[in-house]
Amino acid sequence: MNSWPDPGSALPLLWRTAERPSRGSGLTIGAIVEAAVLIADADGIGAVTMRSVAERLGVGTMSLYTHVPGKRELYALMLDRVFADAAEKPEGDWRERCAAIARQDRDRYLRHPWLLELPAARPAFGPNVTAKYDRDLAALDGTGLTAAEMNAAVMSLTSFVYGAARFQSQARSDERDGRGERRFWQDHEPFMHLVLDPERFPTAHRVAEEARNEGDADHDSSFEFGLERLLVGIGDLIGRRA
Amino acid sequence: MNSWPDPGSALPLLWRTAERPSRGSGLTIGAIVEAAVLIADADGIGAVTMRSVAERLGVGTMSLYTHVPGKRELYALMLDRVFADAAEKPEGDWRERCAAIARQDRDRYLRHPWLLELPAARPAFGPNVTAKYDRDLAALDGTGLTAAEMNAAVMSLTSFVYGAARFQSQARSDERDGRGERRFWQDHEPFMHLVLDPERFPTAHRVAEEARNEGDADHDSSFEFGLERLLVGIGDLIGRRA
DNA sequence: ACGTCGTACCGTACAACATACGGTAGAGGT
DNA sequence: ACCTCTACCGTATGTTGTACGGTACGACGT
Repeated sequence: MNSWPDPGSALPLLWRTAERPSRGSGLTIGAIVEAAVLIADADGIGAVTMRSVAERLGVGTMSLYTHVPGKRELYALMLDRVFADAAEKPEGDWRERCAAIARQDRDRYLRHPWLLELPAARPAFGPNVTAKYDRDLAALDGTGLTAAEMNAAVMSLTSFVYGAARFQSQARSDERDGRGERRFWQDHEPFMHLVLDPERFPTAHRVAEEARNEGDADHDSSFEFGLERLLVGIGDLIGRRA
Repeated sequence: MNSWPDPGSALPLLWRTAERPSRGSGLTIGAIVEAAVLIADADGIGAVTMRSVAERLGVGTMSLYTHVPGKRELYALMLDRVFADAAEKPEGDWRERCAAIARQDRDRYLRHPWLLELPAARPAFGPNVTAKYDRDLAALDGTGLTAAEMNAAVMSLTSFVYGAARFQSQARSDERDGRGERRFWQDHEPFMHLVLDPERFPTAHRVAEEARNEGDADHDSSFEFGLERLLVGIGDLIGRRA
């Protein structure tokens, strides 16, 4: 259940080349996808069931299947839909462009955390996904990198952003559900003599002590730290090409 | 359903401070976790059901609940179990240590792809998870970074590795299921005039052309590319501290 | 205006899931 | 020999995606 549908079944829907007409109910692909996205934003991807989507549209469950072959195709449509915000190209030099894209991607993941539950790689090239891919590559255009290097650099940034967003998003939803940092350490209390054993785990013990005094870095600054390091590393390669 | 159990319910199991005795069936926490891991390795996390685990152990489904409060706790136990390979510390300078850890983490994700479906952040500090955290920090010890910087650097590497592994793992399982690269582009064929439209998506069009001639970079070299860039970036910071 | 047909829409049914609940039988203590 | 505790399990419930077989409505030919 955790893979994309065949592009063959998703692409005609993504590009709307096989849209079925609506009769009296106003049911269209667009309406179904919109309802699904709203539900997912509000209550998570787990709340997106064929029943819940149909109910929100005031329609029988099985009616959805007239317009969408199944749930996987609905997921593919939802993904392409929320990438609509990646239309216009960012300004500045390659570094600013990459940073802007990374931050926008991170923000999109935080706005639609269910994106992180979907398969990560190779979604079908719908209109908005294609536009985003084009924009990502354009950010590195004119740097003297080869096509393969551009692809690898985009992939590296994408991987980092994906991972970082996943950690931050989970922390955020944990916090919302009362399973936050405080609760986490409270529950650990009876086991801290095992976890912070200075014999067994000396570095963790010491760093935990020091971090307690320094104050913890939050996810935002941790993201900026990693993004900065990665861009410095890519800049090093670009500099060596010139 | 997609969150960790309360650490309060997982920790006694993780540290085996509340193990129930087995009667005639040989049922223990360890046996249950081992069976679950084997099923997940073979057929994915989706195949790990209370029924399938019980069946593999020759035991009634509900008997598992004597030893494990629920499925979430089982997930937490599975995670800690496969981190047992992170015991010994890697050799070399900080750079080699970090690279070795990153590669080992990536390999673990590829060996146990279901790890990527579990929540990413803040698993309960079981014995092996704690050991891994200690080892990660130790890799950056003696570099002159502050505790907060060490944490951020570990987090950055972890995020990148997690994301990269997620992409690579999905590509691998897609390939295994006959949904590989070849099939992907075959299915796209009827839509390539839309996807590679040089008017709408000029950079994607050009890079796709060039990459066709250069040959595609695989996931392994893409991983090494990103790891190298990230380590160069971290090295830049360390150099500035000295 | 009327008959006919394609299909948008939907009610019911089924298999798979986690797990609540209430037993049962067998091991260990006295 | 008897009692008690609990490891083990059968059954039942609510939820999921979706297969299957209708039904009734919009459009079109005459």
